[in-house]
Amino acid sequence: MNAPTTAIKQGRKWDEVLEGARTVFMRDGFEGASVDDIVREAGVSKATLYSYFPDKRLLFLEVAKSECRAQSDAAIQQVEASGDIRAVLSTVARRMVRFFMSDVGMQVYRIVVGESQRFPEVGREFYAAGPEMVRARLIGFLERAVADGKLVIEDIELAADQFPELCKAGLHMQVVLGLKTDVTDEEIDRVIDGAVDMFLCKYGVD
Amino acid sequence: MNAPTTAIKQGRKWDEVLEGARTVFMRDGFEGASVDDIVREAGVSKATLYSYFPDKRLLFLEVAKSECRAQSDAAIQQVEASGDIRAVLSTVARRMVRFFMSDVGMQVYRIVVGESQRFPEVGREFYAAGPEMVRARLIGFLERAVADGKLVIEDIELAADQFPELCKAGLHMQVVLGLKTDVTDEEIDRVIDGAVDMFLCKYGVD
DNA sequence: AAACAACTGAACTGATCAGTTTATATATGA
DNA sequence: TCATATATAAACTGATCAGTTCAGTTGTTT
Repeated sequence: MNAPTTAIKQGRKWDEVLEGARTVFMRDGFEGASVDDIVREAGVSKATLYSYFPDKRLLFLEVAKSECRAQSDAAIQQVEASGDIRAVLSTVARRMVRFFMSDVGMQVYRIVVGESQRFPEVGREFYAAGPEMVRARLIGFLERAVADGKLVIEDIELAADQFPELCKAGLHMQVVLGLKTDVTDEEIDRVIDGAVDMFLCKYGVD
Repeated sequence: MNAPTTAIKQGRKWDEVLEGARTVFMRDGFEGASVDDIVREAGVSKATLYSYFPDKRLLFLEVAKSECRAQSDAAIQQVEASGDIRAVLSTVARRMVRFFMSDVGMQVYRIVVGESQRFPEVGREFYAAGPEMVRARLIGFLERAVADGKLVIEDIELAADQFPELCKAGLHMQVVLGLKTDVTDEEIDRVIDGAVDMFLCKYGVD
């Protein structure tokens, strides 16, 4: 019953630290979160935290990356491209909206936008781990649909930028600014249906 | 040669304070800006600043509002709705893009997004002075176009949310995260043409 | 000149916070 | 059991910063 695992990561408290940091950063933002709050939340000593992470900024970067990866992994699961293109686009749209309108996704976005001025790598890593992954998948999907004759698109990259934008349609800004706290399923459906309608009107074959 | 003006605003240094605050907030963000920096920039004493504004947050709010008003005033100037609907939409799009992709517009957005968690009224006032104005104007414009038979739109509010979103199409996120510093006119043209194409494809009459 | 208002500079308060240090404790593994 | 790596609590440093206070100055009005 010996454990051949563990010890891959230096120290046993890595996960606790990251989880505590996640909680506090998501609750209070970057400036709002104090390192003392984080160690209290993580049930860990300050010295331990600083033995893992050289400073607060890099700790946050790690949290943002892991959070973003987890979210976008869920968003870009392969959809079986068979069947009605409208239905497939709807599914893709719904996953994307779930990705960037979730509480966590929103909060990461807020913090990253605020901090990417002072810390450019925060913006870069966030983009690479999140929006860029989704974009790449979307491009692949659209290319396949074009090859299958289901869509006609001259500028696929542009189309891949337009579709997620259409899926936000006012909602994203209102939520990010705190004007809207709960978005109903009806509102989401309305926006997504509108997005798919418009997208297919431009790029559909029938 | 006596001056019957002035004295409308309490004190002579109001404008200096606001201008200094604008400069420093735009350069350093909200947390990054210290009140001492602001009074130095404004050439004003700290006591004077605090005689006008009860605290830093309300000073920032004032700056954000005035900045936003100035920007959106420029964006929503009446366009003469006569002529080719495509040309008119292009003009509107270009003004909007100039609004939310300008250095100042971007920086206000970054700060407001970061602060609207802790200070909800910041988000509210920004939205009211900026995006909501543009949205209202756009709705009015679209209603007229529908009445004139130039467009066919079932859900005008949705359309008014979709159009600005289409005009961002990837660019906005990349700029806001600091991945792109200079956006060329070609990139903007490509996005705007794509937005107008798609919008007219869905809502145009021909 | 006298009265009044706005402004100034500078020092001060009180608090927060990132990051360090130290002496001590606990767990693991040979 | 003993050595080693890891963790801990708590105090401390050094710095920043919002907001206050105050004694004194400038400019304007009457």
